[in-house]
Amino acid sequence: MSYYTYHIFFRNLANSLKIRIIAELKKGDKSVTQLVKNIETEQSKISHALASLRHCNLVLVKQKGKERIYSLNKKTILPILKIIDKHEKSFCKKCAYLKK
Amino acid sequence: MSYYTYHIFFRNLANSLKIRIIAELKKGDKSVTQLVKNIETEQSKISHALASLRHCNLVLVKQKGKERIYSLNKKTILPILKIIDKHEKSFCKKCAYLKK
DNA sequence: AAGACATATGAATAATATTTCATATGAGTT
DNA sequence: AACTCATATGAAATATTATTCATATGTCTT
Repeated sequence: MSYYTYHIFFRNLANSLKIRIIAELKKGDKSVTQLVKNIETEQSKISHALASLRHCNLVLVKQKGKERIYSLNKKTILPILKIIDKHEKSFCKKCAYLKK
Repeated sequence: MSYYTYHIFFRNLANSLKIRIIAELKKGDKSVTQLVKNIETEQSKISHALASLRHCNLVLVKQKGKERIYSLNKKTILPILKIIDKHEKSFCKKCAYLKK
């Protein structure tokens, strides 16, 4: 992949709601309604966030009756989060990006 | 680190100029002037971009005469880029985020 | 096929990030 | 100390992204 497209990937994750969704899906597959309840956020926000995560194949979806069950593509995101954790411990004891 | 702060890290990288800078620094340490020449971008844009990369400790800087030599914190960023490459190959044969 | 529930989508608005440009700072040179 | 080169910074203007809200779509139930 060209260097000039990585930022599109990062852009998709540069959003606290999507990170919360990822955290929820890490625990287990969930329907949109379950995500709405657990995250206590408006349904359309969740749906918009899921749409972009889906477009990058960071989440997968399957229909189950009226519901859509979302699952996390763990192979990509979990290793990245681990590297960030490590980065934080090594380099960001009092890092600016943790302040907000 | 709490889930709610990862997005700050991603936000810092969700920018094509920063990705270009990372690509340049991957090849070797460079001064701001060298980055300006190679990337063919205005100096203040480069400096603003470097400032936020610095704040997250994704780049390091040392003074050398009048110049400031930037280097990449390779431990964090390179493994992440590799995972994204792998993701692309596995999941994004015709992925939307590569289109732009 | 009409109604109810679950989810997605579009478009206007609001929020946030980037660009631009003028200027400040700081180190070396004369 | 004045000048020059290298880089950083601030603030206004601009561009991009997220939120909101109304509504559309799709599946199941009756």
